[in-house]
Amino acid sequence: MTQALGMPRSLGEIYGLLYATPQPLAFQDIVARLEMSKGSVSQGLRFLRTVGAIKPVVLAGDRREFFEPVVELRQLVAGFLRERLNPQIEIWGARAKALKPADFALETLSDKGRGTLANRLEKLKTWQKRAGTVLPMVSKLLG
Amino acid sequence: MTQALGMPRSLGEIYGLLYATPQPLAFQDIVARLEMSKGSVSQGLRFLRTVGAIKPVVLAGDRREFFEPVVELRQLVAGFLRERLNPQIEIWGARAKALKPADFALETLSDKGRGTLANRLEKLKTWQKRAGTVLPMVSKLLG
DNA sequence: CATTAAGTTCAATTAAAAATGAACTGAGGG
DNA sequence: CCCTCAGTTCATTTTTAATTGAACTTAATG
Repeated sequence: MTQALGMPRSLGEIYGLLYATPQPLAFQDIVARLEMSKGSVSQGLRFLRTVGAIKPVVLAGDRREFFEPVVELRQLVAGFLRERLNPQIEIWGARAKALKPADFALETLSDKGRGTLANRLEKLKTWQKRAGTVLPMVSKLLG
Repeated sequence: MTQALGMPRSLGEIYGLLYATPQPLAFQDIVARLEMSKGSVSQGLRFLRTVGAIKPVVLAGDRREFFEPVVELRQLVAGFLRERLNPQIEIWGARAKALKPADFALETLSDKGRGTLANRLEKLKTWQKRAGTVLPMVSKLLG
């Protein structure tokens, strides 16, 4: 699944291990169990944390940090939308807004062509608005 | 956007060119305009077609096939969900169903651990069902 | 404070994905 | 029928992304 959404496989492996393990695991446990480099695990955990797919657990009397999976689908999806999709939509929307009809070679076009382009330019701008309202709804639908 | 969703940049370029051009374009137009190889354009167009992001247009008296963009966000999203996400969810769901408690080293676990695992295993199965009902709703929301 | 264990960073390497391009197929047109 | 044009296929190359690993921080411990 992570790969289908354009994220590294290692993320899926780490999350999967945490999911399949009833106790929280420490950094080193993951490195050992997945035979993965510390670097990958470090970056993987960081991303999973920012996305809200895992949560840190402190165990008394242990210096290490432990992790357990967030098992609510709603939160996983919300995190993905927030951290991955939304930023791109922002960028995309900003660019769409900056586009002016003059950015196209309008002089060379028929009236009909100009109309079509103007239409599409408008549509582009509504897309972003629509995304902005729909994405939060999706998160809620899964709650 | 296409890259954020784990698809090649070239797809975005082709769709973008079609979107920014009021007339339908032929295969060769795209190759020329994007300075892209025939191979890439061929594969790109094929994917965009299966996803329903473009539609073929036949112009009378011209042997070539022309394309124009599908500009309805709803259809674009629906196509992505159908062609990219759903297949993965199917696979994932099938695997989840095939998992048995015995696939985990249950003997080595406390009762609490066993309970947690059984819970998660159940949850995994509900995820797929939920996805199956929510994805179509998403498509409709955008309509 | 020195030491050691825990985790991070990032340049270099490796692996994966995408783009290329040449050889191929197949449909019209002459 | 043969030739040309339109597009496809796929092995190779190129590009991009992910992984590694060694050097570096940071913080707890004796």
